[in-house]
Amino acid sequence: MASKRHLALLPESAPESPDLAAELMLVGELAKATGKTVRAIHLYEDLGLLRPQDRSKGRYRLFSHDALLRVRWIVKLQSLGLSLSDIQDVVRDQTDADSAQFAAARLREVYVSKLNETRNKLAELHALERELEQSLNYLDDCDSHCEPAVPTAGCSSCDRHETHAAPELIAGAQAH
Amino acid sequence: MASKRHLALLPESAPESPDLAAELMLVGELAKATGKTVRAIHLYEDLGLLRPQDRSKGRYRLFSHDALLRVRWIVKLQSLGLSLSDIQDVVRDQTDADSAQFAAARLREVYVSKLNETRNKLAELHALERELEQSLNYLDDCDSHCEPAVPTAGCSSCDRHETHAAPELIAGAQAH
DNA sequence: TGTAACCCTTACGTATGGGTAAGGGTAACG
DNA sequence: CGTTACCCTTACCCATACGTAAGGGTTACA
Repeated sequence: MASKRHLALLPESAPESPDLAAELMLVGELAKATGKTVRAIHLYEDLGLLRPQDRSKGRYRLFSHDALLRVRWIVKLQSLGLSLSDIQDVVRDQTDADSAQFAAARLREVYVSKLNETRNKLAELHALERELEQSLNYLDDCDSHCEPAVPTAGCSSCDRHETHAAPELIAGAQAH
Repeated sequence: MASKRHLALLPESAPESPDLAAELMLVGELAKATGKTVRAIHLYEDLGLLRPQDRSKGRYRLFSHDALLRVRWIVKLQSLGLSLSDIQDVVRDQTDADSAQFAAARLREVYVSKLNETRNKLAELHALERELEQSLNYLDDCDSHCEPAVPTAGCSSCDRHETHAAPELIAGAQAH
C-alpha cells in the first residue's frame, strides 16, 4: 500500500554507508514527514529556501535528511511571523556571510527581534485571553440573573450589570 | 491646524443633550481614534459590520460613539484570528437572533472557541519563545568559545556543542 | 467668495501562500 | 509488459484586507 522501498538510484557518489543513501527522500515523503503539501515544498524550492540534494535519472527530486530540518525550520519561522520573503532574506544573509561569525551574528539579530515580537504578542494574547474570560463570566452572570427574553437589545440593561460596565467584547457586539 | 469644530448638523432628532450631538464624528476622526484608515472603515461598512448613525446634508458619514466601540471590537476579533467574513457571521447572528438569550448564547459559543484557540496559540508561542531563548544561548556559547573565522560552515563543529545538538532554529539555518 | 482640508463613490491594483489542473514521464511490482 | 502510484513542469486561479487613484462635491473659516 503505502511504503514501497524507494532505494533511489544513488548518484555517482559511492555511498559512505548504505543507510545514508537509503535516507534520500522523494518530495512526497518529505511532504508527509513535515505536514506540508508537495506544492508548498516546490514553492520553498522556487524561493530558494530549500534544495534537493540530487535528482534521480528521471529528474525526481531526492532530498537528504537536512531538508527535513530545513522545512521544519521554515515552518517555525513562519509561526514566528516571518513571511516567506523574510525567510528568503535570512537565507541569503546566511549564505552570503563572509564568515560563520557574521552569519551567526545576523541570525542572532533576527532571533532577538523575533523574541521581542513574540513576547509582545504573548502579552497581547494574554490580555485577550483575560478579556475573553471576563466576557464569558459576564455572559454567565447575565444568563443566570437576567430575564429570559429581552427583545434582542442585549441584556446590558439588567441590574446585574449596572455596577460595572459591559466588557468591550460584549459592548462592541451590541454597539451599532 | 488639526481640529476645527465639527458640530455637525444634527438630524431632525431633538438632541437629548448638546454633548451627545456634539459627539458625532466624521469618518476621518473615527479613523484616527481607532488607528484604522478611512478605507478600512469604509470596508467594514460595506461588509455590514458598521453603520454611520446618520449623514450630513452633504452625505458625509456621521458616526456615534458606539462606532468607536464597534471598530475596537472588530479589531479585537481580528486579533483573535477572526477574518472579516467570520465577523460578518457573528454580526448576522447577533442581529438575526430572536432573543437576546440566543444572541448571547451564540456569542458565548464564539468566545469559548476563540478562548481555546487563544490558549493553544499561547502555548505554541511560549514554546517558540523558549526555542528562541535556547538558540540565542547557543549562539552566545558559540561566540565565546569557537574559533573566530570558521569558513561559513557554521560552528556546529566546535567542541563546545558536541555535548548537546544544535537547536532546530540553528540547525535549520545551516541545513543545506 | 475663495480656499484648504475633508469627504463622496467607483473601481482597479497588490501581496501572500499556496491550490489546482493540464499534459506527460517514471519507479516499483507482478 | 502492464498497471498503479508518484513525480515533472508550466501556468493560471483564489481569498484576504486593504491601497490607491480618479473625478468631483462639501465644510469651515477668512
